[in-house]
Amino acid sequence: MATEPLPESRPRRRLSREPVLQTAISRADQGGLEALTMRSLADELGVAPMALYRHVASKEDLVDAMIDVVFGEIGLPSGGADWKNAMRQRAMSLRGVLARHRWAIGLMESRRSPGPANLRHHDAVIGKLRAAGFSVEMTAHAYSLLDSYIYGFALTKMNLPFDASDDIGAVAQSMLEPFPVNEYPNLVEFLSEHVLKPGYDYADEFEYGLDLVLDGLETARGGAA
Amino acid sequence: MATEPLPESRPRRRLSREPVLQTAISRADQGGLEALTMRSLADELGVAPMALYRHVASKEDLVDAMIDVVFGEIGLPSGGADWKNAMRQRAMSLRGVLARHRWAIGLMESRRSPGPANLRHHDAVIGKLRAAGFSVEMTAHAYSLLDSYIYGFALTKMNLPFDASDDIGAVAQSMLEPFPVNEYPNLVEFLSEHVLKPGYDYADEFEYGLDLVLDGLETARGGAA
DNA sequence: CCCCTGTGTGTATCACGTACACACTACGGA
DNA sequence: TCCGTAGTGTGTACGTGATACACACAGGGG
Repeated sequence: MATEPLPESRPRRRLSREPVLQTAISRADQGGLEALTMRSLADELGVAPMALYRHVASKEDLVDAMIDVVFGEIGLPSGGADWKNAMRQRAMSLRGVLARHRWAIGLMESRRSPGPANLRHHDAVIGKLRAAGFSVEMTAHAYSLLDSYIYGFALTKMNLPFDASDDIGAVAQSMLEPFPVNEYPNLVEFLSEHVLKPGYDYADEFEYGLDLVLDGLETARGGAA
Repeated sequence: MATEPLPESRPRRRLSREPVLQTAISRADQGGLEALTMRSLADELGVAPMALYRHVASKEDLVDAMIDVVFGEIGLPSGGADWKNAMRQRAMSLRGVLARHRWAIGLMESRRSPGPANLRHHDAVIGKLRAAGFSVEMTAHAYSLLDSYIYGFALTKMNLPFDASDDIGAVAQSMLEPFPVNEYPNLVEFLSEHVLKPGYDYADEFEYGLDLVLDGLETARGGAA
C-alpha cells in the first residue's frame, strides 16, 4: 500500500509574504539586486517561480516592500535627546543600515509608493527638528543636507570597487595600470600617502563629515531659529 | 540598368565607437538606463544588434565608456581661483552634469575600470586642494565630504519620484492616500508649509548645503592646516 | 584584379519576468 | 462524513534582453 506513490513529488511547501521578503533581502544583501531573480528566489524557497506571485504583485512590488523593511530598521530619533544627538544617532543608524543593504541605497528615496515605515521615519525626523525649534525652512535645510550627506557617503564609499576584504593596493594598481606612470601624480600621492596607509578605513571619514555638518547646522540655526 | 537590384536591402550603415556612445548616452538621458537596450540602440543607429559588438565589448563596457564621457563633462577646478571658489564651481558643474545624466549617479564611483577622464578629474581636484595647503588628511576629509554631499544630493533630490514638471501636490497626496489622515502630522505640515508652497524648488537647497559645507571646511582647515 | 581583413547580418541560445490555465488542499457547512 | 469553494502552488509558454557563432560583404593593398 504505497499511500504516497510519489513521496519525492514536492510536499507543496507553504509560503507567505514574510519569508519571501526576508529571503529576498538576504539574497540582495549577499549578491546585490542583480542576484535577486524571481527564479532563484523561488528556488531558494523551494517553490515554483510563479508561486511568488501569490504573495507579491510583481518584482517591483517586492522591491518596494523590501525597501520598507529596510526603512523599518533605521532607528527613529529618540525623544529624549537633544536634536544634535538625536540626528547623530539617526545618521549612524542609517549608515549602518545602508551598509548592510547596499542594494537599497539608490532606491530608498525614489519609490513612488513609500510604505508606512518610510513615511513614519520621515515624520519622526521632521517632528524632532521642529520640536527642537527649527523653523520649517531650517528643517528643510537640515534634513536635505543630512540625508544628502548620509546617502552620498553610502553611495560613494560603500560602492567603491573594493571593500575591506580586498587588497586595496592591488585594486588601485590595476586601476592605474593602463595609463602612463606619472600621468596622475596627485592621485598617486594621495593613494600612497593616505589610502594605502595601514590604518586606513574609509568608513572613518563618515563621522568627521557628519560632525562638521551638525556643527554647521547648529551655528546656522542660531541665526535663523 | 538597375545598378542596385535591392536598393532597400540595407545600405550597410557604417558605424564607429563615437556615435554608439553618444546615442547611448542620449537614450539613457531620456529614458534612464533601463531604456538602453542593445537592441533599441542598434535600431536607432540603423544597424543589427550584433554590429554594436564590433565597437564595444559588452554592455558593461559600453556603460563604462559612457561614464567616462560624463566625467569628461565635469569642469575641472580652475587654476586661478582660490580653493573655495574652485570647489564651489566644480560642485555646481558636477551637480549640473548629474542632473543631465541621472542614470550615471549610482555608477560614477563604482566602476572597476575607471577611464582617463575619471582619473584626471580626481587628480585635478586633489591637486587643487593640496596646492591650497590642505594636508593629505584634510584633503581626504574635504573630498569625501564634498563628493558625498554632491552625489547624495543628486541621488536623493533628483531621484525623487517627481520632478519639476509633475504636480507635486498630486504626487504627495497619492503617497499619503493609503494611510489614515493625521497619521503623519509632521510630514503633512512640512509638505503643506514648505514643499507645496509656490516658489519651492528642491534644487535651491543645493547651494545652501554646499556653502555650509565649504564654510565648515574653511574653519576646520584653519585649525588643521 | 583578387584576396584579406575588418565590420555588419542572421540565427540561435539562454536567462528573465510573468500571463494563463490547471491542480491541489484545507476548511466550513450540510 | 463528505463535498464545494477559495486560496495557493505548478507547468507551460511567451516576449524581451544579452550575446555567441558562422557567414556575407566591401574596400584597400598586393
